[in-house]
Amino acid sequence: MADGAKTPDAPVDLGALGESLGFLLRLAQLRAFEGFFEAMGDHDVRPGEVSVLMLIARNPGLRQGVLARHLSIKRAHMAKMVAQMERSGWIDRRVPDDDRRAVELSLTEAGRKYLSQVQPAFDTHEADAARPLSPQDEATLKRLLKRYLSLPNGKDPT
Amino acid sequence: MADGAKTPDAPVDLGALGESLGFLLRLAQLRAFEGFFEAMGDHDVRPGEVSVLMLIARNPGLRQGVLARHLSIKRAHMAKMVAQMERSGWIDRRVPDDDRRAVELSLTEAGRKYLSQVQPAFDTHEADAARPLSPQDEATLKRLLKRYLSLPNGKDPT
DNA sequence: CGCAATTAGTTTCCTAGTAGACAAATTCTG
DNA sequence: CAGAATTTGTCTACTAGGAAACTAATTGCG
Repeated sequence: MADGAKTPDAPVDLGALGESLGFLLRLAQLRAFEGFFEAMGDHDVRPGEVSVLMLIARNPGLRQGVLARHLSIKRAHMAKMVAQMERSGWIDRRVPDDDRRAVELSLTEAGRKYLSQVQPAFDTHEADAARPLSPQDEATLKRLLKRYLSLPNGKDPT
Repeated sequence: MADGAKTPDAPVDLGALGESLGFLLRLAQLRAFEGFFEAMGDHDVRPGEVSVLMLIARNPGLRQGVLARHLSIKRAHMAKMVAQMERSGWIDRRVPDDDRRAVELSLTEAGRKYLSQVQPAFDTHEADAARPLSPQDEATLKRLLKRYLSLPNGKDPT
């Protein structure tokens, strides 16, 4: 019953791995996603879906490829996600007249409603996603990650 | 929203996503792995394999499950990786007498040689893995990631 | 001791994600 | 304009990774 899963842990020497940025980032991402699923438990939703919904909500008419590029999701995968989410009735696909190769995405009414149900849980999760870190450390970490990614840092979208 | 925010170069508003720790970590990890593959180009090797080789090299006789836990790789997946790497002749699996369920891992001579070929490329990669960041920023980022992960820091035990 | 519970690893089946070929629409070039 | 090159999204096939059931060995408890 005690699901603490206490494990006989011999000390393991990580060597240079323990200083590897890629390794640390991988562990950190796994940890963060763990927190996401824990916080979202009730809603059966994945991080990628939330990000897609949020971006379409903020940028109606966004093209699939542009969405994929900004989320670092491959086009092929985005096609599947979008097809699934259209089937779920959350998003609408429209082929614009000025470029009939493209697909412009927008949220359906159901999609907006669904997002509004999920968003609070997501926001709550975000609020303490960095739990072991102090607010200052959290801010510094995010700032450095954005710098590493060459993303604009400010919250002012001028 | 009849206005078209749909041009390929149009600025995309990330909204709260741009401040999401999980999202930033995911992008950062993808970026880091990109750098890994770029640096390793010649060697056909994956990050997980390098980490497994490095940990076994440092901790001969390490058990599969312990290895998996420290690398945050699921046991099922580790079983497959280890089977593959044994087939490649890099690692040796030994069932200890005191617990015949367990498997103790060690590098073969070929494994040591292979690692010694891969390690320099990995070290070079690590040396400028955080390229857009200053050395101070890189150190801070790693320190904060370790703190986030509740890992010992090695230099600055706060 | 004998039997239940636990642990280590494996196997099977499934989902997420990628690579690369592809088709259609558009743009570029002479 | 015709035809090449590029862009946009999709399709097929493949790999990585995970959940859960399973086997075998060990431990715990009467």
